[in-house]
Amino acid sequence: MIFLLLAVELVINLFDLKKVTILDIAKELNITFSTVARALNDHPAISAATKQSVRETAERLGYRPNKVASSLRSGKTKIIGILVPRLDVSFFSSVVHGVEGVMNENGYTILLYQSQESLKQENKGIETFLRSRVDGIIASISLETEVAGSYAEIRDRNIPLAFFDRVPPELNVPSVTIDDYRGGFMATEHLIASGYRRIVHINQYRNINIFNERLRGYLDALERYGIPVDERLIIRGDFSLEFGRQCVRDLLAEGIDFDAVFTLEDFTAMGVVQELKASGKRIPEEVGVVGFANEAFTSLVSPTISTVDQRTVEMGEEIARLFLKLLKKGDYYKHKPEKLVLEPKLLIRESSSRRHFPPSSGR
Amino acid sequence: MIFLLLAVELVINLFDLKKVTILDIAKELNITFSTVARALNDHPAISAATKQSVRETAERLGYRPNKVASSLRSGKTKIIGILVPRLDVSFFSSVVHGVEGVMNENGYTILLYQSQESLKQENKGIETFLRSRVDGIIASISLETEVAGSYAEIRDRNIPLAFFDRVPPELNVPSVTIDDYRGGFMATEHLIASGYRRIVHINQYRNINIFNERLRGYLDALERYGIPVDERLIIRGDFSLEFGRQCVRDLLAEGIDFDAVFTLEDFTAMGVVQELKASGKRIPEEVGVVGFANEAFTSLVSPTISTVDQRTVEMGEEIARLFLKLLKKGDYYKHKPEKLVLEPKLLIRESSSRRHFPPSSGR
DNA sequence: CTGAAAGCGCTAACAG
DNA sequence: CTGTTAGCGCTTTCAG
Repeated sequence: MIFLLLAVELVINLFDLKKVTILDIAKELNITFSTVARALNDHPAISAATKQSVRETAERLGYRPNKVASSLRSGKTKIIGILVPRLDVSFFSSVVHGVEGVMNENGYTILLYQSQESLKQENKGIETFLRSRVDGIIASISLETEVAGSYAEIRDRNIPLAFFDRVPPELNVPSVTIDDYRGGFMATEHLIASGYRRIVHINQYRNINIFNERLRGYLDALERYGIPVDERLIIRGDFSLEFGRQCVRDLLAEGIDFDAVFTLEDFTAMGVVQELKASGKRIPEEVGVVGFANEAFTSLVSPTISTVDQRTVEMGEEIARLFLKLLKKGDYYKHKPEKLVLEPKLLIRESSSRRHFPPSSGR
Repeated sequence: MIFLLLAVELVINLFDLKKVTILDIAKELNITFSTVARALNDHPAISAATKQSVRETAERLGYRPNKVASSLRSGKTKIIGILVPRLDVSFFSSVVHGVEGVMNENGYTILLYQSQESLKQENKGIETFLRSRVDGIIASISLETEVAGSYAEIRDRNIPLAFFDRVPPELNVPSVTIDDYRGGFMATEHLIASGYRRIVHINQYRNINIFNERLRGYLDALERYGIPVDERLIIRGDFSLEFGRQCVRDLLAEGIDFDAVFTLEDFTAMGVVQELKASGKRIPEEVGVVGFANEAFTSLVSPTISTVDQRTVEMGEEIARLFLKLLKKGDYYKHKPEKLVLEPKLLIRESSSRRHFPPSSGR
């Protein structure tokens, strides 16, 4: 008989495993479910004994608090939406890695969405986040996003919003970026200091703020050291390894004189290096190269490629921390938005390590 | 007067923007909220006219369906939990990229959790997913997970669960993996075919199935071609670039004869290449090298490194598709679990491209 | 074709 | 210290 009862209970348990609620715990202990709720939430006005027994039976019955229900009631989901262009780009996956780590320590979970660099997908992502009632949104805009349409609505709904790296221009919201201007300046200054004078800059054709800033840094560094700007040395295209190769081929074919190349990002720099090597140019003796992003391969290829590190994981951690501060305040849009700008790190490697010319000495 | 009314309405709208419900739409149209609900869900028994007007006022009022409420009621969240060791490893971020893409197309959103290779974090992630009432879980286990404890509970609760790449040994659940045995075999066979005979294999010390399989492939290839196994050529450690260098230093210091190295993964192979170059060994003439994973840098360094491609994005897409099939069935654990095994791709590059010795010709 | 009503599992105000 | 009660916003029967 006792065996039969046990067996029945076991079956019931297995069957109902996924629907154990605080009411079930309450019934077991002959108390009301609100007491159970309070005990589980460690409410101060509950006796230690009650808390203990509640926790035990919760454990025994395999109770899992239903976040959906508590979210509906409390209006807080403890979920943060993260919208990135794409996760198979190491820059973004590193940042998300950093964000998730910090958010997770603070009890938040990450809802992930990729815009695939498309404006339409981006808006779909925001719509999804809004419907999911996320407690906040962290985003980096797609290349297509020139005007931040859907983001305005997030602010109107008073949902915390912050950006990293790619920030929409007109929107006045918190953000974490690196100082792309400084990055461009440092890279160019370093090339000048190493004695290079005819410095090519490969940028891209879209009107993206961070990319324009790198260009501006390049231009200002030239000006600062009295080097004339030659428009033929400023090339715009769509960044890729192949485009880097193409640029070098074109420069050589057109007989344009140059002794260094500073590229928008590392894959382009890699293409430049490959094509220079193929053309018998010595790096860094004849041509210096500096990339941008500190992709893993830049320290492994030969010559190792000088580049500008964007401090990706830190960026993720900082945006998460900034965000947690935001969440504590009630009115996110009443305060002046905090804009954190990280200093990039210039990594000087073989591709630009020529003998030193002090910048002040001029030509 | 009319101006005042408009102003008041505007203020109210802005203020209530985030709390527009189906009830508000219903009031506007003098119908009941259940009609509104049906209209929004495109229920067949609602007139086209009603649907039209409901949709228009929904749009006008800035209505956003509350997924939290519908999830609570329907018991479905349309959210899939993804648990990966860490997102700053390109393998995992690529897979997640693939998964998100397919899931997103099918109306699911991704809740992301990183175990950071820790068993404790892994269990926290599962707990979070359970509490969030995700509709399913896709995971790749941490290196610490030798026994799949928490995963069993997921199955007991009849929540769809599937693994990719790192699959817990005892659990009989659906999975997508690549054929690591084949990968190990192909890499070794290729080295043998290229005339290498004293082939070192660098593996690692933990008892991880996929890594053991690569070793098994290595051993079987040797046996198949009648090459004796030399235990001194099988090295175990913790994989890293530095460990690869260390292994080569040790081999050379101990005067162990070898002419090729097949490593568990690419960073170790990179270390091997670096140290071989530093020791003046010619690659591939004196020593051949093959890695595993097809990291971006392997095709960019010199010599380019032969490796085994794991088809990461495909793996993500396949696991997502397999999962969608699972979700359609009611009883996920009644059927025999589908285990998809992808064929790895051997990529022969410079580091192992020596003159060809037909495998059958022997030594 | 539309309305009425119940309830998903929890939080929190109010009452003892 | 514990119980009562009223929803959160939606889905889904059951009636018309």
